[in-house]
Amino acid sequence: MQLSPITLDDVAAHAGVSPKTVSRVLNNEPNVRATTREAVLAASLELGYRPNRAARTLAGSRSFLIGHLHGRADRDYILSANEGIHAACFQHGYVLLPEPLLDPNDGFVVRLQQFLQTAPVDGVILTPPLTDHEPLLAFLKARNIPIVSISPEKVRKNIASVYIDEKEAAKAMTRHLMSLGHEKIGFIAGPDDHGASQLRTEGFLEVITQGGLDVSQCPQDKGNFTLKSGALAAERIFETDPDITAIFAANDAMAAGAMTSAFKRGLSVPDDISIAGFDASPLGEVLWPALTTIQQPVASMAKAATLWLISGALARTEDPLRERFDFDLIVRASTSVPRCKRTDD
Amino acid sequence: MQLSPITLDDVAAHAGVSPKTVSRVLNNEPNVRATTREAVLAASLELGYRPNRAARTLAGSRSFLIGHLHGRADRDYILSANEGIHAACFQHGYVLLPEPLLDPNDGFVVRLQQFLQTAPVDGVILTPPLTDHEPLLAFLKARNIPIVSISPEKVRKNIASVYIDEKEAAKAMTRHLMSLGHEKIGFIAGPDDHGASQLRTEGFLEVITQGGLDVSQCPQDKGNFTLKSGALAAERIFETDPDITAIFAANDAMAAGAMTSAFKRGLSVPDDISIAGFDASPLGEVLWPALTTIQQPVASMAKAATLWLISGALARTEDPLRERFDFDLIVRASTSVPRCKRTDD
DNA sequence: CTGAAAGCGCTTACAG
DNA sequence: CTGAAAGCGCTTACAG
Repeated sequence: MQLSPITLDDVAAHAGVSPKTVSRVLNNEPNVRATTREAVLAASLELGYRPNRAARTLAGSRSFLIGHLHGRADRDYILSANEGIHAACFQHGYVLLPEPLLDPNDGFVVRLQQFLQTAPVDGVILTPPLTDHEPLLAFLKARNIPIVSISPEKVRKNIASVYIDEKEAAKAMTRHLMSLGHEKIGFIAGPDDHGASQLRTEGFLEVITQGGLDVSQCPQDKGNFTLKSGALAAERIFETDPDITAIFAANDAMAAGAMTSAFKRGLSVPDDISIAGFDASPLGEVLWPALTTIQQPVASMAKAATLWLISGALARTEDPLRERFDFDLIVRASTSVPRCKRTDD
Repeated sequence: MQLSPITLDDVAAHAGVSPKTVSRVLNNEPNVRATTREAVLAASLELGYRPNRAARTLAGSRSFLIGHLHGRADRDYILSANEGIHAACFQHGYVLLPEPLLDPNDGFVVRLQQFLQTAPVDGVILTPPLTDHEPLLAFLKARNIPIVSISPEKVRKNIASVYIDEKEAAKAMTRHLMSLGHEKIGFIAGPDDHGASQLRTEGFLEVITQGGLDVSQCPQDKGNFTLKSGALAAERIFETDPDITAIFAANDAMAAGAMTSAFKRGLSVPDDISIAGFDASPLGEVLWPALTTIQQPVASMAKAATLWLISGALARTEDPLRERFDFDLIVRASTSVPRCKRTDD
């Protein structure tokens, strides 16, 4: 409804040039005299001109549509990515189309094909786990659709991506706990087949080793990223090493589980035991005490990725673009100086 | 990229009719002989024809775009709604455009205006809290944009909506607890200014009263839908009424808080105390024990709402459409027969 | 019940 | 550096 009534021809007439020249200015094409360009821009602004997307698409080869293909991931993660993509699109007259591809076995590619037919996107953003779905990548590559992956598990030489340094983040969290004075720190790792999970474990081990802690005093256990698995792992740790003063879990859900187990044993957090997570999930924010965690700037990463797509930067380079983003260590109430190191009691 | 190469003219030639006739069939217009219609459909199917959205939009008055305007709501709720809208759109060659309108004070309407300029949607789905944002509703009404609201807090005579019976749902949960044998049930209400919250309280009270329970044995407290507020309310309840055997919280976050408080008191769930929530949030699913709760079929509701928009059903009726959906009582591990009523121990 | 013509608002390919 | 013509793939308004 309510299409913008001002057309390119109106702008042309108002600026005293041909429609083609207006088109050139709008699309940042070369070969326009500076004064002409300014006149067109002024006329466009004055009339409040908004290009008609349907007309541009029909006449040209761009759709001004960006797809966000996502699987069955953390829903908060998906929405944060959408936010960043949307922001970039909004600025440039593009439109975000989120496309759920939930079941890889069930007509996955046929669905995508149908999607592309009604929505011929100019590029797609991929979030995990779709970032590592080989048939999907092959399909998109075959159709020459520009791709940017957010935090792919595996680095690929032919696909642009944005990411954070997972290992460095785990190291930062471990250092945070050590700086508080913790010397007996338990670690709950994630599943082995998860790329980031491994890096987090490596980061933890590296810091406690180099920091001179007694590794035998730092029990390690493992979960599968669920709250329950974290609770069970923490129970085992409390059983074998009742004197630990901190637990670092490789994601927030497991940290929440560890917190539950601590409560069940009558331990208070953080007075008796500090607990730290990873991911900055909304769960960690509502916990009480709120969870100390690592935050990935998902929205910023998604926005940057989308800007690559929109600007055509992707097409202009040979080797795929890659950009590392800084994580944030978010210190909340679940971690503190261990009781034995406290001066005030 | 990769536009469908088969055009309406191809179909017309293949079926031996004029392009206009193909257009009639595609748009379900009247005045086409049945045999002609079939021939066109057959040709269309055989050639694998897909109408070009940009061309239809440019020539006609529809954009085949459906907007989902959402505020700063539960992110899982937003994504569930997106799912349902997407499903309806996908079936009918429409496209879903989620549009976050997060800050009502910050250029809210200007943003919407800009959105509508680059994406002239054929209709919008509204989810809370936008369902009750008066300036927004007025703006949309003024532009004649079809609207369907999902679970608005207030019923409006001039806006179509889908909803569940909140009071009936609270009654079902209360009955569930009573049927297990609980007689001393605590209730944690939500904030007063929240329409649904009031109805849930009413439902609870109605059932315990009519069910013949001693209301003085059923302590009521109040929170603001956060985990922490639920934990604090539960603590107060445990303090004043240590012999209650169940707590029903008006949403899942507060129920999770109540569970935390139970753990801190050394109570086990559900052996010592049953805990029930409302909303079927993902949080309740990952809790351990998992939370008994009420589920609103958000995706189905959103899909039905979108179908109204797409089918034009909205435009064909005088009084706005309304449809009530059935909720689900999801019984999980957090509720059971109270210890005193158990036969097996 | 069916069709020929014009046009939606842009970009493409070409000419100058 | 600039422009006139044609056309993208549909629907509208009209004629028969």
